[in-house]
Amino acid sequence: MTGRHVLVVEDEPIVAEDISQSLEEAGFKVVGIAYCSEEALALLREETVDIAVLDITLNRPLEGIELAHQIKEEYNIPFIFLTALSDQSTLEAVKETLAMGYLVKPFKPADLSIALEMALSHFLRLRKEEKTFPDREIFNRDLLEPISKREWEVLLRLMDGDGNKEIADHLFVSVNTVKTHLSKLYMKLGVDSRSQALAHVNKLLRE
Amino acid sequence: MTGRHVLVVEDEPIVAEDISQSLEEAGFKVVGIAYCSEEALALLREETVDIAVLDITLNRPLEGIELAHQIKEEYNIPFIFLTALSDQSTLEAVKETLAMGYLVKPFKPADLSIALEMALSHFLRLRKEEKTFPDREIFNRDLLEPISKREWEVLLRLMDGDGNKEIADHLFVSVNTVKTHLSKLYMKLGVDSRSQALAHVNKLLRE
DNA sequence: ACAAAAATCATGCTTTTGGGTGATTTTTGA
DNA sequence: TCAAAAATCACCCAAAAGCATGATTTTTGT
Repeated sequence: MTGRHVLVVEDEPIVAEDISQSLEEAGFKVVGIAYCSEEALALLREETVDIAVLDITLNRPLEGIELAHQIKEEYNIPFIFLTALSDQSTLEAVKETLAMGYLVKPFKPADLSIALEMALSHFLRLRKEEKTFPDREIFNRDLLEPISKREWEVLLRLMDGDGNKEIADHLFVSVNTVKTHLSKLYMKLGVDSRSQALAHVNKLLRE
Repeated sequence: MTGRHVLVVEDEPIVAEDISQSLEEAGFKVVGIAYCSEEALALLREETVDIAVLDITLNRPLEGIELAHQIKEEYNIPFIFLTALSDQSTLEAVKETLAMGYLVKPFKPADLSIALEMALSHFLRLRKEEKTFPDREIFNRDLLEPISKREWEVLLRLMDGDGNKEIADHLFVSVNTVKTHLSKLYMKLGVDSRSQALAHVNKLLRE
């Protein structure tokens, strides 16, 4: 957990400096300080950022919230909020951003670095659990013989519930070819029917 | 988010009282105060608890950490830590418990209630995303006509990749009966083949 | 108690799958 | 460039799945 890259977004230079310094002391690497949303987004484009620290009130009230939504959508990195506000409506807005943390000013330097570490820890755990994708490489790791490119395409359509005819049409090959690929697939997956193949891959995807 | 049931585990009576009072003021319902792990577990057995607030140092150092693991395993409710400790090794131990929050003493009452709200919010979101279940009730919510008990059993075996014959054997009915159930299932699910049914349910389970 | 819903089963027929075998053409990597 | 791997296709046959139709028995809810 050493040297994580942090982006600090805070419109008051003195506070920003203060935060950055304590973060550096705690072993984080501050890759940039942004004083408004635009600067933050610019830095995100240029730098590798692991986590962002956002002030809610920038030039406009709640500007930080909007920024958070953008970061969530475009970069999918975790962030925590720093703010003097702690009313219920702000809190609700914060929750909606799916923030990984929320610190109310004033706070101790230790609070901040701990909050960051917890946030990163949670976020990484979440990301690990997601693994939504069907990815051939990852798939192959569990198999004796690797699935070939074409076989993979067949498998993807299989997972959509397509029949052999449909698969053949989509891949511009004959039904016979599809059958051949399927036979090999079944062998490689260690199953012996379409249904078992589906059950098997869907189990893999869910565990 | 009103009146969530909180369990406070803190060995210093004065602090415990203090915490409880601020929680009540913030709109939470403190269902009990435990001064050690045993009392905490006893209260968990008897009361409905939505979230727990744990002191790390109870009678023994790190007793709170152990308690957290137990709570995680047996009750699967979220918890946050309160502590004076903030060294790296403690923090690592805390991370391992998958705690939803961590507050370093001294803290303001507002910090506590906010931490609780954030923790609950995160936890509920996580729980919602998990939905590991194949649960008929939840399943039926997305369908025009509900799946009957027997049809559900057939579906479960289908999802294991069983063939009609196997399903029939397991349910002690004839293959014809299985076919009938399957026909109805396909209709209710809005699909028209085994593969499509599998693709459909597995998509439901993953989203 | 009684009607509706669910569960059971059969029969006949068509379509889809899967297995086996063999062959030709591309692609790829060393 | 040359052998190995991958991709393509065909044909036949058996098994499984799906469709339609109709019928009987249980279960269930009011």
